[in-house]
Amino acid sequence: MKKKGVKERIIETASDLFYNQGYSQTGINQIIAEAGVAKASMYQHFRSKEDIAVEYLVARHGMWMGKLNDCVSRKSTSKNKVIGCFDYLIEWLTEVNFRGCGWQNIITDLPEENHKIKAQAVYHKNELRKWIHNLLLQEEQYKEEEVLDLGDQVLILIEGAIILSQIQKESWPIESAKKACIKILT
Amino acid sequence: MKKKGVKERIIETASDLFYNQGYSQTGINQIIAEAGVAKASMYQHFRSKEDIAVEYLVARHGMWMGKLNDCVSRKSTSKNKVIGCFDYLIEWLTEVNFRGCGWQNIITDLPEENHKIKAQAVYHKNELRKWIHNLLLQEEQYKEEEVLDLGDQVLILIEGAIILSQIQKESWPIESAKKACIKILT
Amino acid sequence: MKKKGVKERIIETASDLFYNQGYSQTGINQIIAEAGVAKASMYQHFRSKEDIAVEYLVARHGMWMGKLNDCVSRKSTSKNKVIGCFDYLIEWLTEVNFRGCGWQNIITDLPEENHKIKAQAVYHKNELRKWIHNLLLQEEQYKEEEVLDLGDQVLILIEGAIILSQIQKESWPIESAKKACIKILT
Amino acid sequence: MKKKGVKERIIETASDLFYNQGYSQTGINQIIAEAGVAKASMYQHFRSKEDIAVEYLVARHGMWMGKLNDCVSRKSTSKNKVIGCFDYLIEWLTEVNFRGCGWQNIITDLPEENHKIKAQAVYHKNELRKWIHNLLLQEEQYKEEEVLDLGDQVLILIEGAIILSQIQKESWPIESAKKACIKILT
DNA sequence: CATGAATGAGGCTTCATTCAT
DNA sequence: CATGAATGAAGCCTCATTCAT
Repeated sequence: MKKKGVKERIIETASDLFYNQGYSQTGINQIIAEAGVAKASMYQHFRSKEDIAVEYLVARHGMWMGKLNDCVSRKSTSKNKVIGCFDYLIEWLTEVNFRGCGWQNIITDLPEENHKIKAQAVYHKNELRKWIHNLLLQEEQYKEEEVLDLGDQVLILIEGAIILSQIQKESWPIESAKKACIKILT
Repeated sequence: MKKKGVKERIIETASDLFYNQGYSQTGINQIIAEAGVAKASMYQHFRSKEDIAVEYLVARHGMWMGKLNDCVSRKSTSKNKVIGCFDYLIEWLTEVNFRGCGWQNIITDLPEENHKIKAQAVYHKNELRKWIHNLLLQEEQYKEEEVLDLGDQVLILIEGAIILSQIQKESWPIESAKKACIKILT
Repeated sequence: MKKKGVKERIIETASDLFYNQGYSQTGINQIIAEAGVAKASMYQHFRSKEDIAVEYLVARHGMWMGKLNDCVSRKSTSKNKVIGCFDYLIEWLTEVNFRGCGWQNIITDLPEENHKIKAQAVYHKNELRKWIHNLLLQEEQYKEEEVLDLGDQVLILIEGAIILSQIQKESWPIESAKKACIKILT
Repeated sequence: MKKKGVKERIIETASDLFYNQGYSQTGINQIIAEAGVAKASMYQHFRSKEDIAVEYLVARHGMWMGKLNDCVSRKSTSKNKVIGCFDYLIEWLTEVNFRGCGWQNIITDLPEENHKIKAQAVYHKNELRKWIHNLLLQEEQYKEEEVLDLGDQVLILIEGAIILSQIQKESWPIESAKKACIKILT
């Protein structure tokens, strides 16, 4: 059994803190303290706090999309997979006590300079968008030209459900979004 | 000609700064400097930075709802007023360069402690929710029991459109949300 | 008897440290520790470390020129006052163990950005230059057009004597410079 | 074609950086990065940063004295060679944009501990002093007992011209020093 | 009711050096 | 002989808040 590497420990600790207490609210001192790492060791692996955030978001993207895929894989049709997104949201957000979306949270109250972080958020949302479009494209029910529109509308419902459930600390926005999604995809 | 009161000046300055450069990114020193107020004078009127934020949100609520009302007042039917919300979003968010929603922005990257701020966000979104419900209730087209559902779905589209247009720095999410809204309200 | 002000204490402490152990070698932490002041208190009075250095140099300029004037005031003629500069150098540099010139020392190994500090060094040397020129102008022995030249040559001897005695930690360069000065002014 | 040795590369890189951006302003990380050397490899060759500085000064001494000799070799008499020093100063300092003397720069803002560096500065200045004395000894014009005095005075003019031109970022101090030198050597 | 001075805690980042491989 | 990871100490600066006047 080998001890986990420093870099790994930093990302894990930072991920936990960034997501759960916020990026601005998390200082490097806390990160290195909880990761059990010297400050300069941390800066050997990451040029800046922003760079840690980028790796946090990259790792989170893989994990999040993976879980989403797992969750909807049980569904029969592509259309049901898309609708199943909202089941995933319920599952996930309930578990994290409606802490919201890591990407939304980190960009909303961020100084202008952090371009790399903002780019990650855009990347993540674009990937999710493509993922939805691809699923809908497989449905013979929809004409190709309307798939883009439909997908975007679903994406907006997802985003709205996440942020509203975070504000309300309740799950009804996700249920509502699911209903709207079903209506839209009919 | 009377000089504006200290409290008033602080709220105005802080509102501008909190919204445009972020709550975490705005320090008390900048607020008092730009407001032309002594530090202890400020603490005479506000117990803490959070308290300033609360009053900022209260003031913003009045202004925001007012502008929303103004914008949709031109529309003929209640249904069209609801759909007109998205015209307001376009107008507003384009003007502020897709800076997003003041309430969303301030709560997403905030630690759990700031109860007063979070309460304001809940309050604002509930008022908006009620506003939408009231409009839909006036439409004979909808049964009373479905109005709640419809309203919530519209609210989610609004929230999603705001946050997604903020991430993308583009207006298409608002256009998409409007289309979805029209479909849902049919 | 009143306690000395914070700003005063900072300048005094910093002056001592900047001169005796070097600007780059002196950290803010040492300054505030020895001055017995909180870090933020220091930054209330000085925007940056460079600003402290500027005030140190300003204060030093007054003190240094004052002592120079005192020292040469005993001399009879203007010419002898100029030559007397080197007696001042001996007196002063012996006392400070040949620590050299505060202005020379601070600019030689300085990052490019510190414009305000560099400006102070230029200012000080220009004032000294004017001071020498004025003395020489009072001597009927010299034609007006040669005074500038003579003065500059004396200034160079002063600068050379200071830096060389600092390197050698000995006083002979000052004695040599004095001899050269006498020769030049003949 | 053989790759340059590690030690050689470090000295060359460090020399460039130490002289052009300052000793305190140059970190080991920058040195090894620009030299393309691993950190521990560097510490295999040099016990400390100070040791690198020493070898930088040693190398610089050879180069500097060489160029000085080259420059004055064109002059006819020994006396003219000495005066020619100031032509060298002009040539050199203009080229380096009045960056001053490597030895002066490194010792002025240095704490008392760095004995090895200070010793190198003393060594360099003594060698230059001897070099001047030797030249003057070859001139029959001067009595042996006055050569020491004359040489020291020239040395002081050189030092003063260098530091003053560095402060002023102008060449007139060197011109003035040359005039003084000519007068002194008459 | 208003003020500027003072503060402890913490912000992010870099330093020169050593260690295990 | 070479390497990258790891470190403790220190770098300069800003935070929200309180206190004495």
